[in-house]
Amino acid sequence: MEPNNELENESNYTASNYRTPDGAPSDIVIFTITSEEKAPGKKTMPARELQLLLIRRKRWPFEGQWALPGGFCDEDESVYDCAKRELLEETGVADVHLEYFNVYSKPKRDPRGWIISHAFLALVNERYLAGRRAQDDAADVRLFPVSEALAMDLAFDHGDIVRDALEKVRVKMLTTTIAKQFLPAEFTIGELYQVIRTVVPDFEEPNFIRKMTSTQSREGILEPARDENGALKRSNRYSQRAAQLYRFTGCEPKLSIYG
Amino acid sequence: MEPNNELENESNYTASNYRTPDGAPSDIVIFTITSEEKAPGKKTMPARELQLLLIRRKRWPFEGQWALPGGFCDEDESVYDCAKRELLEETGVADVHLEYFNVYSKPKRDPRGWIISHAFLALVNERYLAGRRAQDDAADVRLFPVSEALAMDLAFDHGDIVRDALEKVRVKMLTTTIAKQFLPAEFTIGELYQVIRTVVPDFEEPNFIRKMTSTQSREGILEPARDENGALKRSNRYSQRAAQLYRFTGCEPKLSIYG
DNA sequence: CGAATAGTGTCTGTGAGACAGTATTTA
DNA sequence: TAAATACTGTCTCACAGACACTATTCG
Repeated sequence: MEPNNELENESNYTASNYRTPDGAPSDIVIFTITSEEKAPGKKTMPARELQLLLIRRKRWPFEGQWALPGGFCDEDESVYDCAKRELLEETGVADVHLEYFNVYSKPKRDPRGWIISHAFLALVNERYLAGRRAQDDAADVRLFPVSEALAMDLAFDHGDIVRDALEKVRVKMLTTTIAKQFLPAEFTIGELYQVIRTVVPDFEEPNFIRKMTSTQSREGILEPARDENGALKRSNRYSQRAAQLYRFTGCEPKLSIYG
Repeated sequence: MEPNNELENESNYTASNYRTPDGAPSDIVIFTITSEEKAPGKKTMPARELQLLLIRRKRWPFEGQWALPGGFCDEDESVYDCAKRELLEETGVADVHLEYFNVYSKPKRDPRGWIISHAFLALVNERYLAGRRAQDDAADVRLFPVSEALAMDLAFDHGDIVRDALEKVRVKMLTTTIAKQFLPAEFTIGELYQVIRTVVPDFEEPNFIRKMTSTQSREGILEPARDENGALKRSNRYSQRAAQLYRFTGCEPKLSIYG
């Protein structure tokens, strides 16, 4: 358990003679779903796309290459707090879904030395990134469609991190209610379906409405939205015929392969 | 992204003036299921219990207290390789299920300094720990029932780590086929049920046999064991009436809350 | 009217769940 | 023969899946 015998007791604990890490950054894969009106002015469902935020490095190593936002951890903060701080600094947003998912510690992964990186994924509703988008292509901070990001040659092992993050968010999209991160508090079944499909293109459920609305089959994940008088709330922001609005109930189902 | 401006380019990269971590250990929560014959000589199902392995610390800090096995990572290995190495050193076993699950980085969690710990969980079949058990209570390495371990005052934040690991292994027990780590290659439905219940006491399925054997309902997670001639294999090691043996097929089901 | 989205009617099959009953071997 | 484990028969109900059909509003 001990790195050396110098650490045998408190009195002779000075500094380790052993090699210690040169840094422990938190890196963040920030996902968002952009939506764009296909036919402006017409009531039609928007085109949605899963995007992630990258920054262009200003310094050695990998100067000029795109990388994940992130930064080094301080002694007086946890890696989670570090990620939260960096997220605020990079994107100006707080109070978004932020979740640790893996550590990257392969030797020589960083030419600056022995650096162990902690990877987080953040799910940010596009409305929080509104200001950011204006800068667009010219800037050193920019959103990329995931398909595009996967094909890029990113700094460090950030390509691996992005792939792992994508895999993770796809699994969680189907097994938890994180879809809510990309939706308003009240939404239609059609919107929910579109969001799921944006993240997990393989997810195909004809009759999705039927399944989500049939009695207690979905174990009460969703509930119809109602106004103060208890009347059902409907919306026609994306459709001709008004659609029932739903909200997540807050209960997370427990999944099992055995029953 | 940079900790300081000293790192601006390769030529003037020497050593950081900034504080860097004092160590990055891997700690391992080693679970096993012990089984003990209730009535020796009688053909009856054994009593099973979920246990985990702890070591008693020989040095400051937390001298004399029980802690998770683990050790400091070297620069030329990943945290996973470090965990694997420590697992071999502590228990003498290799080729067991070993899985990273979380990082612990709360400031001041370790009185020796700024130490970020990477926690793994290992699932070890009790037959691999056979030698270890002989030493038993007197030794500095010993198995504890999880209920007992949870009530102990462990070194560092290892109590938190154990709780998180238990939560994790319970979820995975129901959503993946890791039950196979605690079972022989061929087993009866009764054994499988017992193993699941040992890890997740809340799991109650009267009619478990029915569910697991009814047509393709379990999507082919299990298949009946057959000998060279294709005849079904049965066992009566734990029962009077011989029971059908099964094996995991290797296919992991994909779960979804949406359909 | 046609396009676009939202839903419903209806049928078929199959699994979940309950629970009592039967089967096989051992002490 | 009683105990212990391993199944099986049978019934009911609900949902999954398919797919065509209706509903509502916009341009």
